[in-house]
Amino acid sequence: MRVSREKAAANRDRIVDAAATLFRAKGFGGIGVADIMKAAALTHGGFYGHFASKEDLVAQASRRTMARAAANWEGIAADAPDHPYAALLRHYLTPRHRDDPGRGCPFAALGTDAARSGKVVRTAFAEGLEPLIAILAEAIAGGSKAARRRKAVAAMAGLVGALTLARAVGDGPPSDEILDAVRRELMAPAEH
Amino acid sequence: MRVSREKAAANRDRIVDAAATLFRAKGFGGIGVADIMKAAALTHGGFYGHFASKEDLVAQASRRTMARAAANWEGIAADAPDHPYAALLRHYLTPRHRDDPGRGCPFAALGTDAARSGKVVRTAFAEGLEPLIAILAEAIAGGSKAARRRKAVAAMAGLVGALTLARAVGDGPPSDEILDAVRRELMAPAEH
DNA sequence: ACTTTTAGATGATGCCCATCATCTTTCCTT
DNA sequence: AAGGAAAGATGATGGGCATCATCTAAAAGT
Repeated sequence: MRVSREKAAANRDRIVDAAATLFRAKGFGGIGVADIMKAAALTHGGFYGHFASKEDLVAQASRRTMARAAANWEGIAADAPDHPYAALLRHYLTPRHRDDPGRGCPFAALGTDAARSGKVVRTAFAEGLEPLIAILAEAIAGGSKAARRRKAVAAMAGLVGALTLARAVGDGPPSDEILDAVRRELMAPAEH
Repeated sequence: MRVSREKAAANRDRIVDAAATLFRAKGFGGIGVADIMKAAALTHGGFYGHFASKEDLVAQASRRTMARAAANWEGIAADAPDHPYAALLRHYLTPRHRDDPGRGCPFAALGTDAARSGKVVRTAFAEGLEPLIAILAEAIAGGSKAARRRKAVAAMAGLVGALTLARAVGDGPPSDEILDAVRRELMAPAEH
């Protein structure tokens, strides 16, 4: 059956949204086109009317996830104007974030998958990383612009690595220790 | 055809070695049993005489990779007795390491895959992480034991995150910047 | 209103994969 | 020396997957 232009666009949107969640939860290879379509309340047949290939969807979903993450970070920083850096770290390094990859940071959930993907996907990740680093650099107090950027890059790596390690070892005390340790260490220089 | 006990054990060893490399290069789901067996110069049929399942091999290969990494780190630290921490960082954060995941750190290559795996695999990763952190903590100069451990955990996260990000964005200048920034920032506290 | 277009459904197709049954050949034990 | 045991090869099996061809019915355009 056919559907209005707006409805079709909304359907495409739902597909990308479902994919954005499911990819983060299960990996690019861990979820199939049919399941993504089912999550968007459609059947698998219409997929190739919307996307050229699965990789196309992967790239689009990655871009959207990254844009959402940046918007989210902006909001968190704006909500804590006097300590945006600490607010970002606290928000990122939580058991809640660790235990819900489907709604979390795309780099922590899909970083290694992206590394094994084609250039389109890696470009999406590269372009999505830049704003996050910029937000972090903005949130960091003191120092030259270059120093703040360097600190932002290192903080980003620390955040992604912390979540990756915490998830790899599962939940429980050893996993919580990682989140705490990285938060405290990333904060430490700010206290000097 | 049958083969001597020693030869069979050697074959099993080669399977685990091949798997350790191929898994890191392509992910747990990115390589099949048949290809692993072929890389070990065998046919796929004998696989289930050696392993209960693919996940069983995943766990064994993960354990071996982790043990090798720890041994490697010990060696690097021992070779630079007066600056073991710097030596470890320098060794880890290289384009060479970034561009050859099959021979590199299992956490950077398989961290997110491990997070999506069963408990056996996550336990292997949890137990493999501990020695690496201990080596880092040992290599860090100054501070209380607790502070050194905390710094070690944060450094480990920074290393894994740096490689994850660097690989996700591909090679080239932006990727190199990540490696440099994290190295400099992780070294910085040592200069105080 | 009638025709054309097109979104989505149904249902192949062909490939890859994990797992297993069976067979062969050689080792190990007695 | 002989028979049992076991390692590895060969070759299914069954499921999942991406992709596509075809069909349908409703929306857009005239």
